[in-house]
Order: sequence, then C-alpha cells, then structure tokens
Amino acid sequence: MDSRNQRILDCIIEQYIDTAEPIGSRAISKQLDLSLSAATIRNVMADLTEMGLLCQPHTSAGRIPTDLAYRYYVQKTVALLAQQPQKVDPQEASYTDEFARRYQRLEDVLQDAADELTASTHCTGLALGPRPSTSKLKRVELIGISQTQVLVVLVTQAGLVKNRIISFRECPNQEDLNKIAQILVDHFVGLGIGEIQESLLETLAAEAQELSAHAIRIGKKALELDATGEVFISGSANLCQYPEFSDHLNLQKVYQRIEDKGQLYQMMDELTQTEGLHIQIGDENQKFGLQSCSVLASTYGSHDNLLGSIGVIGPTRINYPRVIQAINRSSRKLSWAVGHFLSPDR
Amino acid sequence: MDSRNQRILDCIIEQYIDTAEPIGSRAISKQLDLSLSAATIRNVMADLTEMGLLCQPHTSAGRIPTDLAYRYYVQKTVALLAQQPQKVDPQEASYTDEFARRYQRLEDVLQDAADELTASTHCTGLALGPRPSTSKLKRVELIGISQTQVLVVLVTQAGLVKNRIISFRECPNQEDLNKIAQILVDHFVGLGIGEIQESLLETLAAEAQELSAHAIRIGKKALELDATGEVFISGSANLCQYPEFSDHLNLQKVYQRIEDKGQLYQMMDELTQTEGLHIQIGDENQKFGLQSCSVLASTYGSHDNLLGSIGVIGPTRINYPRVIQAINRSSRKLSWAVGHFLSPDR
DNA sequence: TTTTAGCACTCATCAAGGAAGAGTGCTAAT
DNA sequence: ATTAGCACTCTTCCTTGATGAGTGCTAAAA
Repeated sequence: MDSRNQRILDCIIEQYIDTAEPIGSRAISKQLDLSLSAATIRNVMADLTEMGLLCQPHTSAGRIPTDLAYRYYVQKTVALLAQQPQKVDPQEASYTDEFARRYQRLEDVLQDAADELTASTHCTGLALGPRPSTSKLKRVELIGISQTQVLVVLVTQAGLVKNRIISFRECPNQEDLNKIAQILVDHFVGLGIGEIQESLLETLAAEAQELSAHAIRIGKKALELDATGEVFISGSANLCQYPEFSDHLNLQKVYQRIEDKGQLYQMMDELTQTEGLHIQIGDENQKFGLQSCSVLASTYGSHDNLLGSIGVIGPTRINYPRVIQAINRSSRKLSWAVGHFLSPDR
Repeated sequence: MDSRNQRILDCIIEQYIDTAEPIGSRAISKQLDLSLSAATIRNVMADLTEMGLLCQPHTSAGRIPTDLAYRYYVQKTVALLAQQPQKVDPQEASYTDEFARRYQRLEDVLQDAADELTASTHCTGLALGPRPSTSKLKRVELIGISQTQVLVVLVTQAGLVKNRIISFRECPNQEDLNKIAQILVDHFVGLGIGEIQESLLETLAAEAQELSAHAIRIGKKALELDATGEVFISGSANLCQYPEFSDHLNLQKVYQRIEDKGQLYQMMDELTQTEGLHIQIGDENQKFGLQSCSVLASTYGSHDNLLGSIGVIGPTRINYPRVIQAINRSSRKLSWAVGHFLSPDR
C-alpha cells in the first residue's frame, strides 16, 4: 500500500472517528490537499474496500473503516508516538505535593486515575488494583475478634491493605496469633503472595515446630487471597452518548459486562500479561462480549514488578492517539506513585 | 373519590405498569368486570384527569398515571400489605446454613442483597454499608507500617472492617500505638463513632495523662471517618431496557447519578432517616437528578440500631407491590444477618 | 340522576409516492 | 495514471391519504 493510499485511509479513519458518519469521496478530495479528484479517490477507496480496510453500510453510502483499518491505524499511531521524543511530563515535579495533599490510600489513587482517564478521553476509565497473586507481602496481622473469628490484615508493598475475616471452630488466643503472624512475616515478607501459597505449608510445617497443626491451618487460611482484585470504574455513563450504542440491547450488553467486576478484572488481567500498552479492537473482544467496543489497557508498576493495569473502554472509533497518550501518562503517574509515594519506607 | 373510580384508576395504573402504553377507555371497559361502557369510563377518566391523577401524552391518546397517582397507589399498596398477615419467611430457618456457607464478610452479604433485589425486581438494586457515624465501635488496632505511616483498623459491631492509613511527620513506636489503641477501646467500645468524635478530645486529654499530646492527635485522627459508607450496586444495566429511558440524554443523566457513589449514599441516607420503607416518586427525586425514576428504600438493623439501608431504583412505573415486598424481605434478611450471624459473639 | 349510544373530531401511525441529494461505479477522454 | 461525465443506487425527507385508536360532547335511555 503506497503512501497516497495511506493518507487517504488515515483521513477517512480520522474523519470517521470525529463524526461517526460514513465518509464520501468528495469530502476526502476536498479535505485532503493532494488535489486529487473525487473519482480518483473513489478508485482508491475501491481498492481499500477490496483489501478489507473499508466497508459500506449500503451501496450508495460513504465508507467507514473496518476493525482491520483501526488495527493498522493503531499500529501506525503507536509507532509514531514511540518516535516522538518522550517529553518528560512537566508536572512530574509536582507529583509529590499533589499526592501528599490528596491521597492516603492506594484506592484513592486508583479511583483518581480512572477519573482522569475518563476526563481526558470521554470514555469509560478503568483502574485495577494490584494483582493479588503477585503482590508482595509487607505485613501480616492476625486479630482475634470473637471466639471463632480472626481478622486478617495483609499489607502489600504497593500500599494495598486487604482484610478478611476467617472463622474457626475455636481460635487461638491473641498471643498465639501474634506468633503465627510473626512467623509469616519472617518467612515471607517481600515475596509474592502467589508464590507464598505454593510453598507455604511445607515451610510452616518444617520450621515452626513449636506451633500446632491447628495454627498452621490458620496461617494457611490467612494468606488465601481473592482471585480478583478491585476494579475502579469511572465515566460509564459516557457510553450512552455514542451513536454506536443507540441500540439499547447493545448498550445493555456492554453495561452488563462492565458491571461484572470479576469478569472485567479477568479481561484486563489477560490483556495486560506483559508490560506496556495492549489494544483490542472490536471483534477481538468477542470473548468478553464487547464486540462493539475497543479496549485499551496498560500496566503500572516497575519493570520487574508489574502491579496492575489501567484502561479505557470506548467505541471502536475511539480516538486512539488521544487515548493512548492518556493511558501512557496515567500509567507513568501511577507507577511513580506506587514506586515513590506509597513505597515501604520513603 | 368513590370506590368505582378507585378501581378504574387502579386498573389503569396496573395496566400501564405492565405495558408502558397509554390506556384507553375501551380497554378498561373490557378488562374491568364492572360492565360499564367505554363512555362511562371516559367520564370517570375525565374526572381523574381533572384531579391530577391521569394525563394524556396528546389529545387523542389514552391516559397514563401521574406521579400523584403512583403516590396514591403506593399508599394503598402499603396499607394492603400491612393488613396481610405477615407470613414469616419460610426460608428463615435455613438462614444460618446459608450464611455460614456463603459469607464471611459483611461486604459480601450486602453485595448479595443488592443482587437479590435486582433479580426479583428487574431494576437496579442498592445496598449501603452501615452509616459510619452511627456504627458502633468494637475494636481498634493501630499498626505502624513505616516511619511515618500508621494503619488504622476499625472493626464495628456489625462486622464491618475499615482500614485507613494515616501519616505523621514521625510516628510512635508500636508499643505506644498499642497503648493508644487500648485506651481507645477501653473508653469507647460500643459507642457510635459519631458520638465518640464529639467527646473524644476531652476524654483523651483528661484520662490519658500518661500520653503525649502527639499521641492524642493520633488517637483523634484514627477515629476520623469517611463521610460516606460503601455502596453496592447491582443490575444498573437493567435500566437500558425500559422504554422510558430510550432517550439517551435521560439515560445518561441517570447513569451519571448512579455512578457517583458519594451522592448516591447521601441520597439513600437522607431517604432512610427513620426505620422502615421510604418511597420517592418521580419529581420528588428532583434534588438528586432522578426525576424520571422512583426510588424505594428501607433500613436494616434492629429497631434501636438502624445500621444502613437498601433500595431499588427504577422507572416511575416500577412494579410497586413486587418491589416493596422484595425490599421488605431483603431488609428482614439483612437485619437477621447483622443481628445473628455477624454479631459480636454468637 | 346516572348511564349509554352515537357522532364528530383529533392525532399518531403507516404505507406509498416523489423529489432531493449524496455517493458510487463505469467509461471514455485527457 | 487521472479525471470528467453520466447513469444508477440508496437514503432521507416531505407530502398525502387512509386507518384506527381514542376522546369529548350531546341527547336519549334507564
């Protein structure tokens, strides 16, 4: 595909992203400063259609981009942005102040990240809490709160605090609980909770002779984790305004998917197995029932410790350049936050 | 208004709740076994319209109920249900089993309550966590997690666990933290956290001479609470399917309101200041931007300790009898749960 | 006095038709 | 390779007229 065709395709895509209306050859001919007649554009469009990059809602309508075209466009956009000198975020210097002023809890930071994504993309912003399985343990507390219940408080190095109540027929006294907690911390601090679980039983059994089998069971139960972490959503109401969701059944389907936090977490988790930006367009989301959407997601955390992910859900004609930049910016900021602000001992 | 008019009005309301279409005089005449002609019905309808109970979308359409009519209908329904012998929920005996099997945390119970409301009403179900201000303190733990940060864990008698990280320029050692926590528990256990805050400073200052002013500040900060509690939502996607929300701007507005958890909490909180069922219809929700909706809400908890609330949001032509019963059922179940299952020491 | 039948009237809905306009594909000329 | 021209296709919009649901009013019946 030569560069002229590319320019025409780009123009159609960008126009369509803007207007959501099929684009005709005359409009392109005028818009583009290639001084080509509409007829020539038509020939090119026919070629692009044959290549599966454009399609027509009906015979005498203009063209609209296919998922494939968006895929091409995204590739191009990403390449372009990578080339650009990565200008350091000028606000970065003020991060410390901002965070100190506004945030105490990781949860707030995440909700705010989602809100920021929403504000700058007019779509639905997502921010996922750290993956439970790879979160690194920092602190364990076991607190007996009744005859049969123990409150488990786990603090991870990213600053996430998880608590859960576990029940037993009979639970040890506080002293023993403290002992168990201490052993857990001594052995496992700094390790991923997923790893811990694998080797937990042996370690405990081998090294903690002083404890009863009962206590070991408690320790094991304390480190069981929810399969999914938390999901923070923002701006789901924005989806209503897009004409592609004017079909109510379609809209309802999308909302059903967004509402199921577990599924949403799983989707984002699968999407962001490796560092950096990941984009799924239209039909590529079939598995998650979001065929009419595009999902853009990226990770946050340091290179060797990918904590969680953030993302944006919108129509397939989402403004990719803008969203990609917004996500990258948020990802950097979040990574900074968990690296500097919320780190164990700053 | 005589009983014949009432029967006709009821019929129109129920029909309209079912179909969402304006109801004509002929339809009523057929439906109702009063063997009245359509003309008579028309006269009655004209009266009801004059009374502000019915209105017409346009001159030659059937009638639809006004908010006022729903208000009348709700009053009647509530009275009727109150008369009925309150049959004890036959499932109540199996609550213990169910809860033991499925729930550990109050959060799960609440989410499930919201889900149940959604399932039985096809609307949007809400369940609010206990009001922070009236939640009764059961346990306080202060855990130093870095040079400058203290993790506060509050356990309330309803089984809710709250944690927050607070920062200081310099924080005391763990021993002192334990001491502070102990003092807090000794003085305030069983009291509402709202009350505590009022008398906190004096009590601490007066009784805890041994502690430094710094420690007192920590104690005070530890018991600061978020203004709003948690909100659990279920089935918001259901709203898409109602023809009254086919206007996208309207739908978007509703979703915006539902998305703002803080505002939602405040609304429900205001609505459920007293025990029992509260219903707001249409325009009565203007303050919260939900003019096109009805909100039904009830409290849970015991008579002298109203913990939180649950509710349902739907269109004004929501199926009131069904929803009222569902809410009452869920309210009883939740109250049972926080009373029996999650109580301090069962 | 209440109820009903009858009738004129209003208005939404639907189908059919026609004009306008946007856009295409093809062909022949440049 | 590009372009102008032209026929053709569809959608969109407007009009028209028919249909039908529903009303309000009036006068007669109960």
